Amino acid sequence: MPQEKAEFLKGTLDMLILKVVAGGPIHGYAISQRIQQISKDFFQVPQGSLYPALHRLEERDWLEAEWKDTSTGREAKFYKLTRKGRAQLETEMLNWERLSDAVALILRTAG
Amino acid sequence: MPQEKAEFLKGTLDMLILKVVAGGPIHGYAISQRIQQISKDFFQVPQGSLYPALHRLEERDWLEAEWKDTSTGREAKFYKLTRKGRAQLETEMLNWERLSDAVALILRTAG
DNA sequence: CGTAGACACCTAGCTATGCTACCTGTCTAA
DNA sequence: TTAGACAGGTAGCATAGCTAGGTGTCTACG
Repeated sequence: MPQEKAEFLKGTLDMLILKVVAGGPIHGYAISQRIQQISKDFFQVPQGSLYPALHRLEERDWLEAEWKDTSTGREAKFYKLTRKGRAQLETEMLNWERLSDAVALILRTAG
Repeated sequence: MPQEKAEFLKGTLDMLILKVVAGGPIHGYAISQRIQQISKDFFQVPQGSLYPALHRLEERDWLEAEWKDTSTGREAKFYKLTRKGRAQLETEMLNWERLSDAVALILRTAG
């Protein structure tokens, strides 16, 4: 049996997270819910993808974290975009546009 | 110095190859040229990505290979789609459509 | 009361992918 | 005769995303 893999988020996760965080400070768990909700359940970010992603984004100085209380009084790590992060988001969105255009071109033209 | 990576083809390579091969028997080197050409130079499939991809597609029985002469008389390995390969292409195209729709939704809605 | 399930965080370890950097050999054109 | 296109290939690396596990709190329900 070769391989039962999901692999939904093909290199788009970082961009999606950055985009959601661009909406204002938000904690990790809520980010994944928001991605799932907006995408109408297409994306279901597993926690094993989410948290490592958040950590690498933080390490690259694209996100900043701070522990704060949620509305329900519990503690959670709230992320916000850094200036570098905002620039990175711009770049990634542009790249994504170009990539999907190029793919669309091939899917329409080739074959 | 972190890392100077290119990473243009984010999980799309298999689909692009299948799509190009769907146009009729074609050899590896020509596949990469065709992808580059149709995408207006956006994609430049390195050989170190191309050949391993072809081999795994063949191993999954999505492609079939046969050595034949090119128009210039040289030998080359011509690939064509198997029935499974054609089905796989359908699936991947559908998935891609859904993926890019979901991403577009988030890029428009979030933030 | 106690327990299931949501909330919120995390890590280890695996696999697959795409990349750089190499290698072989032929043919054509400068 | 030599550079560069053509045509095939491999080794080894980094990374991303996944599964599967873990911690602990709070709420709701039987």
